[in-house]
Amino acid sequence: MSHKITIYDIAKKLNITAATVSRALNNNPKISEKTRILVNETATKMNYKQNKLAQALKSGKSYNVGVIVPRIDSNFFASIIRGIEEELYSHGYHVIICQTYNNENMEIENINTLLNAQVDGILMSISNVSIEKNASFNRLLAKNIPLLFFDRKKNIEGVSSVTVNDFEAGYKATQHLIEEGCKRIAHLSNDRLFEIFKDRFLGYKQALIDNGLPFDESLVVEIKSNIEEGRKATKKLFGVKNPPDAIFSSSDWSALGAIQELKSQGIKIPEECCVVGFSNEPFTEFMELSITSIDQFPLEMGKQAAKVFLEEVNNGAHISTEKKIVLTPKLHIRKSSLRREALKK
Amino acid sequence: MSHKITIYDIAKKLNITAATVSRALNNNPKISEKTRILVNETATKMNYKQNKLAQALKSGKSYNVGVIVPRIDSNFFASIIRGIEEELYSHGYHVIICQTYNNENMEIENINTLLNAQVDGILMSISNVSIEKNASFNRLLAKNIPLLFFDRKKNIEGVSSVTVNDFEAGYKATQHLIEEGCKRIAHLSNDRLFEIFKDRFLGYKQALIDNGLPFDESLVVEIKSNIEEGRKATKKLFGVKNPPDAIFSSSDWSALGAIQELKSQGIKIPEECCVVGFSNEPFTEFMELSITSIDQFPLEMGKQAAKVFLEEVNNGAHISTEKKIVLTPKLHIRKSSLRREALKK
DNA sequence: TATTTACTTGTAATCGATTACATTTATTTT
DNA sequence: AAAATAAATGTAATCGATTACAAGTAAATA
Repeated sequence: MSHKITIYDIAKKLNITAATVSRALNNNPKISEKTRILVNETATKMNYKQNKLAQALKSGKSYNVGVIVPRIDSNFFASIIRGIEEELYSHGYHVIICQTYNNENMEIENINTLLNAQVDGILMSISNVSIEKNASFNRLLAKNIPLLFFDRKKNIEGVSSVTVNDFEAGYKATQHLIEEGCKRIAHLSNDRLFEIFKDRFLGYKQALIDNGLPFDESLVVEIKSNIEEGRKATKKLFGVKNPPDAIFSSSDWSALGAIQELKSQGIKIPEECCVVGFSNEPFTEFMELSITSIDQFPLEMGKQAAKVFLEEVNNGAHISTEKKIVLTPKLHIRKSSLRREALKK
Repeated sequence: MSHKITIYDIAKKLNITAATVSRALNNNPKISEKTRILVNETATKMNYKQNKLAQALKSGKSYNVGVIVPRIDSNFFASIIRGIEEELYSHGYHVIICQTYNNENMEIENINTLLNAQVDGILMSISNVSIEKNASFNRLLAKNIPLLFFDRKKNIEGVSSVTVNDFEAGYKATQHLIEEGCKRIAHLSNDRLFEIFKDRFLGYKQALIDNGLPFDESLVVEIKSNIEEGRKATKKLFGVKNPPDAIFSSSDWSALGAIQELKSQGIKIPEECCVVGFSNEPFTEFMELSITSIDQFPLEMGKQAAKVFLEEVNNGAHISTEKKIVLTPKLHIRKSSLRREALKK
């Protein structure tokens, strides 16, 4: 192992003290121009690299932030992470990504490990609705370490969040389906203890009411956001005498499952049943039967979250600066819901 | 900010020294049973958490490993990362994920930042074929910090790697297409300075030769691995009088682009043209026209990489233990290449 | 009882960088 | 030239945990 160069090595070589070297490297105005240049040149020559650990220990800042997401293998979360990274990069921060795989215990473990790793903040999308009752979570709050929610948030005093207007998204999607002539719109939801799923549902319901359509609880199904459950739920929905003529899904994956099931039953999309998904995953666009979906602008979401984090970390106390940023969703209309156009032909 | 509990706080409360506390917490056999239990109980009661930064500074180990990948929003890399995490988790290591977005400079920057962050090792899939000539890379090697390649590797003395047998994969895919009756098989490659793409190409070529088919250089195209380039390349390939009857793509994304182009030209898949992709991304399976693809077992790849890292980090010197682990790829045969079956109907 | 041996615990240095405070040197001001 | 001020550098403590070495205490042996 080649000896690691420290400020002491530089000091020895220049016959000065480590304190002077440290100050020179940090552009402390107390140091003379001459010394500063000399130290910096010598440091470069000796290939000196600052030991971040030592610096972190001294300053109490690790310049690491933890990001907790259910999983990274979706375009949605990957894009959020990219947004966070892009924004934090120039400020010297690193991102430690943790995945919960939707496991509630993993979430708690992740928070603990991140805290032990002395992260300067945690940006997360919750996987566990009951987390605020948890000890780890309280520890996090008590430490006054900036905490921030994106997408899947909880309403906790003093905790900022960046989300998309899920109510509006649900409303827009449903309104669009109604305009396409659909009268019995089913909704594939997910655990509505999560705000995002509750709000999408409420937007859906409100759009029905505003358009004078009846709200039928039996058309709302709570499932996990994956292909398989989307299939099964669709099968059930179409197993009764009065099936829906549209499906608004809270997830692109279950929307895909729905489409697979509809096709296997020979039900024509969008003529006999329209489908709208959620999140605008790339595949919704590239499928032969492209899928209408809601864009949540994940890149922007990540950037905004990072910006709020930077504000909070610089302000010190985040309690006083609770921010709730809400982005406006956009509906990308594609083949799976263009009913009128398809019926013309 | 609530005061952080340190071993000094515990020591003060118990009227002993920090050294004793440290030893007790680390189960040092020199400490009496009584003291050890007392210290541990007090630590729990006071909600003491070890400061990883201090420990890292002292021990020279950060218990962080850096993972550098082109990007995380593909199932392939996300699964590798999951494999790495699963394996390292129980050993107390954390993963810092860095993305290069296929930018060569980002790769160098990532290496530098990870080194500055004092990571204990770097596991990476290269984005830059000429990286070994780079200063950062040499610094990494000189420091004797475990370095490991997965998937996209370089042959560097003393550096272990975990890859899939890309030659075999290319061979299998091509052999399959030949068995399905294809005679003019095109190959969508990528920069063949990367071993993976060169090997896939060589496997493809060898299969042609072994089956007595002519190798036609004009049927091999080097493109980036995305939908758009797959489309364009396919358009070109079918713009001549003697078009191919199959496309073996080094990427699922360009395979998808190829399929889109073929469909838009009204060319029947697989009857008139078969398509085989690479990486077994989830969408290859769930498309209505499911895509034949190569499984590289990314989860296993990640696990193996992590295991080798653990070995190297425990051995200290990794120079002597260069390992080259090569996994066997598996071809998942799906509709896009089942030509014989389709022709029967 | 005196002495050796075995346990326990304490003292102080260390990892590398930062910084309040002290000291020295150079420059102005009177 | 003496005194006051400014500028540059040094000294030493600090962040929190670990550990070689020293030292103390209790148990075992002579």
